[in-house]
Amino acid sequence: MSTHFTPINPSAAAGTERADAARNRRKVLDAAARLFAERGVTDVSMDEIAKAAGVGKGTLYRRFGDRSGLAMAVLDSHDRLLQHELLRGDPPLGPGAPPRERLLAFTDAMIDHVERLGELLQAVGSSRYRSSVYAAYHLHVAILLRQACPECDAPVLADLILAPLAPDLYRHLADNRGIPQIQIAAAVRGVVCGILASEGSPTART
Amino acid sequence: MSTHFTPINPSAAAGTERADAARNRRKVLDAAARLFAERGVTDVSMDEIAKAAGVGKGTLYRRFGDRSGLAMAVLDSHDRLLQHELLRGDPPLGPGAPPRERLLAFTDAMIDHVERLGELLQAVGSSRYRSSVYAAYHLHVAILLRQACPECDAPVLADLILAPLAPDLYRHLADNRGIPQIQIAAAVRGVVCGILASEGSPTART
DNA sequence: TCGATAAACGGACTGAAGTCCATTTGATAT
DNA sequence: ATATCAAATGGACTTCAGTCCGTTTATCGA
Repeated sequence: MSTHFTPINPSAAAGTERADAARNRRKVLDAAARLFAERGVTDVSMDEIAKAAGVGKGTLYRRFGDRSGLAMAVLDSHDRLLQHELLRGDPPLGPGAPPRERLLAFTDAMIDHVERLGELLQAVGSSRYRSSVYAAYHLHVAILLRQACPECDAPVLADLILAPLAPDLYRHLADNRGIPQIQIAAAVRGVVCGILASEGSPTART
Repeated sequence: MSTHFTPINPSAAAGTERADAARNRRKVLDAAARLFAERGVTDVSMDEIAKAAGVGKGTLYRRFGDRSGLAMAVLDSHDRLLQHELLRGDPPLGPGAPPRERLLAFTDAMIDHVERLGELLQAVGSSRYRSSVYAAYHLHVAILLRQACPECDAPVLADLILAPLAPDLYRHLADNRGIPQIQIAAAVRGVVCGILASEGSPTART
């Protein structure tokens, strides 16, 4: 019943991280990124990553919680980049363009993101929904939706817009059904337009 | 290089299944359904199921391939029921109603389905997309879409309509965000209406 | 510089998923 | 009825994710 340490992620969040801890974090992230790139995410075991990083397995788990957490951490830099584009980049992705254009630019960008990083995103799995990264994308979409149609249920619609970009579905469409990225992007744009067009107008409220 | 047996599912598909095999299939399915119901899907191990069914682990895996396959098999009867409603049930779910009404009835029914069976569906995971069950739902939606808007990209839009009904997302909305089923259903209806309203009309073709 | 102490470390350990294969058994042909 | 053999069986075995805990070390106050 004592003052326990922060269990999962004591890390960079608070800025205070012991020097050795920070060093090991980097070693693990670098090793993981390299191995994932070399041999595919699914074919690398946690032991291998620990070994390659020159670190014990306990360290790896203390730092990242589980496999999903490690995958998220490896994705982090990519997500930051995209977030930066959304908040400070040029229109239509960044601020300045009308919300509708920004939403369409966002889905396109997100599809690119999934196309490039799908394997890693799949490794994250459903804990993604509880991540702050997902929350950030969700917030972005919800704000744009509210601007574009003040009447609509923005918080829930935001999730529904993000849903088609789920890595599992995307990989299925791309890999198993052979549908090209452009066609998927076009369909998603169609859905977004549909939502914007119908919400607030005299459509069915069965 | 000899004539190998059907690896995963030699089963009921071809109708020819040895008597003992059929008996064991039932024993396993019954035991699994019971244990899942009693203690929650995620808290039951494959060994326990095999033990409870009075069957070796090898048998269980030969029959169902993996955990995901077993979950699908347990879901099978529920899916058959829903499929039956779609094909032969009363309107608006079954034939007879206009496609738009049928689509809306379908998403409502599907949300019910996920609400009741979400835990099992989550155990199926992403192999669901490769299942014949998913293919059937997909076909149903695609056909209705084509009827409702001949111009639209029905095959892809069908996946996008099914996406918000992904069990992981639904459970997140319901459990973590506390959004009631009715609100989710309403939002999904909104999306479907949007798609039907915008496709074929002079909307953006960026 | 030197303890004191909370945090970090690493690797042995546990438990569950999925594979393998020597043995048994149900179906079919004679 | 019985021989034959593909199919089915079961449990030991392997692999991997994740936990536990005794040991080491960075930090900080004196």
